[in-house]
Amino acid sequence: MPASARSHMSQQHNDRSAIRTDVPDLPDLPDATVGRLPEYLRALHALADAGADVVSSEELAAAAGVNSAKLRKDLSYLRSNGTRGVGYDVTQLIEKIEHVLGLNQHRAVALVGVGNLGHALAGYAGFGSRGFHIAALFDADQARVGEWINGLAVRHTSQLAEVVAQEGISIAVIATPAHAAQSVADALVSCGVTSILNFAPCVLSVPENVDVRKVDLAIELQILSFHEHRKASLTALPSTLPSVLGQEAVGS
Amino acid sequence: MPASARSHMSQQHNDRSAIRTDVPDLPDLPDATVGRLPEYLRALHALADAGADVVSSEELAAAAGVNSAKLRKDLSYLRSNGTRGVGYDVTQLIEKIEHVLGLNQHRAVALVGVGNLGHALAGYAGFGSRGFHIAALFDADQARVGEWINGLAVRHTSQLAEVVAQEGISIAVIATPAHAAQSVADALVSCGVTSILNFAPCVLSVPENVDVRKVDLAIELQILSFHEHRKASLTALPSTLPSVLGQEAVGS
DNA sequence: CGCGATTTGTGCACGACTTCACAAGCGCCT
DNA sequence: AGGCGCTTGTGAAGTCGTGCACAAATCGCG
Repeated sequence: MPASARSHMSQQHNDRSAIRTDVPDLPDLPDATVGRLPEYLRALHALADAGADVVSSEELAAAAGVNSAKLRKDLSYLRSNGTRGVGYDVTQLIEKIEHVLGLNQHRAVALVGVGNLGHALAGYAGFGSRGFHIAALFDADQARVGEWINGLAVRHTSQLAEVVAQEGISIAVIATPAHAAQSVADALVSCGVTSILNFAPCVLSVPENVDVRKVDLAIELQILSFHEHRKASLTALPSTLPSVLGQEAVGS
Repeated sequence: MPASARSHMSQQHNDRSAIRTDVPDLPDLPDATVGRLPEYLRALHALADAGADVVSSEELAAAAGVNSAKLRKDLSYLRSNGTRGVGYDVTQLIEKIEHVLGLNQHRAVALVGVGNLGHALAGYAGFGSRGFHIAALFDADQARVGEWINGLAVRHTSQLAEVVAQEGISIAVIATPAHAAQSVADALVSCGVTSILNFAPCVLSVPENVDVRKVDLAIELQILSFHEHRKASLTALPSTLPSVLGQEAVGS
């Protein structure tokens, strides 16, 4: 849902003047599709670990929690090479998706703000296995600088430019308090960072060539709260209460 | 994006047979709107703290990072009472949104999985100020049981049913490893929990009356990686590089 | 008291995404 | 070789969401 994402797609409709990628010419994926590819990828890895060689769109869709038609359409954007009557080759599909997402190279990520949340993120093992590694930690608080987390030293934010350049970092995670987030973002942008994952509960202003995605825990809870509220209202006078009927997968 | 959310809306088109809420009859908000209300709320609180009494849709939209027409349309669903020529009354609007989201009552939340991430979430102060408080912590690991975090003791998951009933919990957060998430979800559901925020990288199967929202850090990064990949391809032969032109707010 | 400036609320058209339904293709079995 | 069952890939219809553009409403001021 990043509004920023739209800008890229809109400005090159169909002119294939700028094709000289190793990628066979990515055919302008819809935003919604890009948002689901990682989910497919995760499901595929799980299937591969379980020893599957091929999957049908039906199976994979179930594993990823989506409609199978949607899945097929999504994959068709990648010049998908499933074979009719059989399904998709798991390892081949994994490679294709990883390629499209640019996950071949392990991308270096900077993490700014080593508070409660930042600390946890720094220690999160899941990154490495999914195409990323945290290459540097920063904090504005001198008291935290020098601390070692998971084999990485916390540096002061004043060293940001230097380290980002040195490590070739283009993606950063902001896990600072809200009031510090904008200035951190500005600093990151001026260092050449072009993608930001923001955990601070605030809106960031960035140049249009920079992508921002936001994760706000309180917002997620508030959305759930709404549905909870709604459900509470409806159960006030239930005609037939369908307490525990069907187990049914719901998507992300 | 929660596929589960759709089910509620679809089954009551326009029959207002079941209106007896304290809410003047919530007029079936679109999903997309519900997803933005919390953002508006946060922006409004910020404005209120800054001493604003009224806001125009333009101002508030900017603060929330959205289009002003969209904002107005969203608010119109809430029987919005802005005054033309003036704007919206800040405190009044805050109360209305909080009411619609069901945030009047501080909702009790259970947190399952006190590992790296769970620990951070338990210590996150932002919840309390946003309408929630964590009422109980659980972990399956006996070694962690008994630990005190932020004034709350970690309990063993076997006590889940008991505590959830006692505290009147209907929302839970899953911060366990992926392999444990489904069984935790099952346990939560059978305790009566009807909303789950899932941080584990996996798809959960739940009955259709249960809402699940998912947050996956690796997925967010992979989406950014895609855009990064894309940008790298485009900058290969740039006509004019618009490095730092306009600062421009981008949305959630 | 009326006028102009301002801002909300919304009809409408457009675009994006989803879903259905089915033709096209592939492999297996006889 | 041919037919049959299965699964992909995709046209087309339907649904949802967005954003423009403007009428309606309110305030302040002369």
